[in-house]
Amino acid sequence: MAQPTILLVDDEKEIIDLLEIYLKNEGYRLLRAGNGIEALSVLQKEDVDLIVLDIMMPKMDGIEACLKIREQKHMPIIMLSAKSQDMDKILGLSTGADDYVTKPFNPLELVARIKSQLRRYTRLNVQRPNKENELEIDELTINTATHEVKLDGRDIKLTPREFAILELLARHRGTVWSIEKIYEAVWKEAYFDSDNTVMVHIRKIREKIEENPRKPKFIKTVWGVGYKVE
Amino acid sequence: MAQPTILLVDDEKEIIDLLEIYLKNEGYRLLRAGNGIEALSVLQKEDVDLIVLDIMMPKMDGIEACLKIREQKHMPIIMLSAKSQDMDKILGLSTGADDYVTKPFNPLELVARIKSQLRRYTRLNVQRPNKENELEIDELTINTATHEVKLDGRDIKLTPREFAILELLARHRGTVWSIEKIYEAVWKEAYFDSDNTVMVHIRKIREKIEENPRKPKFIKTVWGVGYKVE
DNA sequence: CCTTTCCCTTAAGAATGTTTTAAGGTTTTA
DNA sequence: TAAAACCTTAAAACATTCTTAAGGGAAAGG
Repeated sequence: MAQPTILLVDDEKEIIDLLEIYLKNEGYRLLRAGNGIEALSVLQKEDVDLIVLDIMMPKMDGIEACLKIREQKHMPIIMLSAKSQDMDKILGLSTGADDYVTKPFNPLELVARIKSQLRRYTRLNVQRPNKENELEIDELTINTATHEVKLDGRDIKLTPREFAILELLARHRGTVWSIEKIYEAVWKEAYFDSDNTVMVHIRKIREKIEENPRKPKFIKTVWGVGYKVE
Repeated sequence: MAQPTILLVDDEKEIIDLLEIYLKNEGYRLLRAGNGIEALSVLQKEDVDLIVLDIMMPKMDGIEACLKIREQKHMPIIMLSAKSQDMDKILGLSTGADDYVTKPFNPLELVARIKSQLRRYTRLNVQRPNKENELEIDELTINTATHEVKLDGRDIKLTPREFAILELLARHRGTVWSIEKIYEAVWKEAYFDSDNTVMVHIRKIREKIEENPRKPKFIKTVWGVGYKVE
């Protein structure tokens, strides 16, 4: 990441202008958007490394925008907000924001947070997605647009559910997903206990992508917690 | 923060000596450094709550030091300076100092500023209980999101109960937890005496994270009371 | 519209990992 | 030096995860 790209999303021009001064100074490339819809369209076209998102925006609310972004891409999101109550909401609803700063804020504090998030993400994502819609995990390539999965260049055929689970875990590399969370994210319905369908799917995926399903390299189980892709 | 720790950074010994008298009197724990490089090395080792930093120092300039500190850690910085022009610099764009005082200064004024900064920061920190979900204790890192524990970068595998106990103690650094309290917090049920299961778990954790479980560095035994992480 | 194929779910036993129990040992305190 | 508090160990009990196979259902193909 020679020159990381940061997308600033805020409807108040003054705030973006102020941040631009500080961030340009740090050598970042900057993109701007006035609302969530604009932000999403910028993300379609550009390769962005981190997003600073204001929670109070017209058209699409910041929280909603955050969720949409999280669905598509894996990158650090730092939220801005005037009210500290909003922050409870962010934390409570678990929107997927990685950090937040309350207004009025010290621009340098935000710069520090940005640096810290970028450090953290490069550490987690040693191999970052090179193309839009592609997730790479070592020699495994997941194309979210074409639903193709390749291992060492060879085609792997996954069923829709299998693909959805793998994509979910790959998008959020490093975080552990419980069986319940996986079920709800993929099936989009409430999970009832004592149902090992997720487990069976995990097993099927492992059969297809792991050399030795008993010693999985891609999908690891975290005992008593869930599964993750490192 | 029972006894906040303050790091004084100045190349003029007399000034530090003077400040020490006033600040000790207020019940602060004091650390000193003669320049920015020293200051950074102290920060590596010690848990510091606030820094008083002179802008005119040999080796590493105060402003530079301030930026470096900001990169690494998040704590209040109060700058000292002889020249009022320096202050324009500090305020203008810069360093992320939270407050400043020009020399010659009234020590009592500095004390007041320190108090005010500590108040402000503890308030901010309450709102942000676990930034990034990471707890750090020296070279031990506990990530509550990924359920990962790292010691010197190496992965440590803890079982769910072990993790819960360590997290509990690490979250409340310095406070002693009785076996009964630990049991109730982790198991979420009433504790019946004459049951050494918590003890066995503590032992297992120590086996995994301590160099010498008999001389534990992280989880200390407080005789007749319980356990704590310092 | 019927057949075939593929996908999803269920269930039960096996394998693996974790927690508790209990007995004996060690350290600290008085 | 005795009593109390804490530590250690290993095996039994318990839980979770894995694996397999079979049946039902949906989509694709004739």
